[in-house]
Amino acid sequence: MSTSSSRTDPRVLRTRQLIRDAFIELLQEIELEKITVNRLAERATINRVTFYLHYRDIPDMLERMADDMDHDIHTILNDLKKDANPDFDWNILVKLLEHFAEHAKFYKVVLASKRIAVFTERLMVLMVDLINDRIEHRGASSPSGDTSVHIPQDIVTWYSSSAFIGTIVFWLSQDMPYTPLFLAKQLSLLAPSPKKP
Amino acid sequence: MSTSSSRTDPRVLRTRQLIRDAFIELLQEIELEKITVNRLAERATINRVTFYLHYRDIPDMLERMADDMDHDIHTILNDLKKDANPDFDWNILVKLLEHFAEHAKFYKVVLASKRIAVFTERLMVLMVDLINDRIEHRGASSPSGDTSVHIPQDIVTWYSSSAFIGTIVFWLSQDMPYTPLFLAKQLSLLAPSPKKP
DNA sequence: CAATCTAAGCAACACTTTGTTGTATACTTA
DNA sequence: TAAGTATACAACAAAGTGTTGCTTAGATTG
Repeated sequence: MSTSSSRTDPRVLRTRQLIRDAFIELLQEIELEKITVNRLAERATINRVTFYLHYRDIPDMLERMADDMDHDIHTILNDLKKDANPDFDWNILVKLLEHFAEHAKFYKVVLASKRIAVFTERLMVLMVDLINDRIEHRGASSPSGDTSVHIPQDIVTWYSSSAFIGTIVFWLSQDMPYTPLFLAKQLSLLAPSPKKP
Repeated sequence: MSTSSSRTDPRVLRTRQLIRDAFIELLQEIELEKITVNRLAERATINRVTFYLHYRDIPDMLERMADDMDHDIHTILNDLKKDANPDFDWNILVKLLEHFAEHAKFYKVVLASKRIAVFTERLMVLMVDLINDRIEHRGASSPSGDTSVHIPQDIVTWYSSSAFIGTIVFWLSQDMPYTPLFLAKQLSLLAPSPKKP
């Protein structure tokens, strides 16, 4: 996980990592609402004032962590795009699932267990964009086999985005009972690629 | 919305309604984390101590409100079941969407705008049960047209439940641009009924 | 109606949490 | 080594929490 970038004072990185680790630890033990700056600083073995040097408050900290998530995922997507990938959709899914699996401890608490809204919201924006892009590039959608009825595009996008993210959340909450590759295949089957006209 | 049952002191009902209304009002103005018992009592024009007569704390209040939601929806489902409905799936969807529309002001903040985890979780449990029941009663699913591949049942359930709830949430967040009847039809098209073997 | 019951208001309490400030220390980098 | 800055520490006012004892006002029952 990125936790921010290059040429930063190592003390800053160390402190942010301590805060992040402490936060994930606490989330496994108590509810988000019970996590105070006090407790967080204590667990992270930093001074409470130091927390305020980095974040305005706990909601602000969550936003920053969501920024990191956004950044990580965009990096993955951009890497795939610049390969001019022949099997685009398929690969994106596998790479995304592998990313979630790699950082499962983090995603499990913020997405699956505690369902912190900001993370789901960010993911939803990402997924909606992804699906709309795909539809643009590959023509009109006909998601349910060949039933050539017209379903408003926004509904199809809402439906698929929620389905994908929800499935990933369930998968994480159950400690990933399927491999990323297998789950990606099932998701592809459930939401077939739009067919070219 | 039920806000609890029969033979209760009208003062209790009045107070709970005041708290509920104040809560929805505040949610439209500020973030959930900023809603304190202080502010809530002030807005509800009740004494702060009175709040503690009804709820342990704010998370507890949310749980109780989620209980009410559960109760309301179960009532709707039970009413439909005892009619021995010939067009089961279809009608359930319409009735559910009508319920959300009727209490849109409430659902919009707790589900769509603030995404308070406990409400989504409860809804998800309801929806998973609903879908699993349907599958039991009507045989093996083949959700994506006729692709006769075997997708693990739990994945199909995860996928469909998330898709339904997510679509409803989007629909609410956009102030219901489609009628319940229309949206129910689109949802039925997207997730075709399982076919009898 | 009157008597009883109890919800809600009020004041006060010790305690925790929050943000902030000023100063000192320790680490980092040029 | 010297300058810059992140962190520690102590202290503060302000706000919020959860609880108690007492009083007031509304509801219910005989």
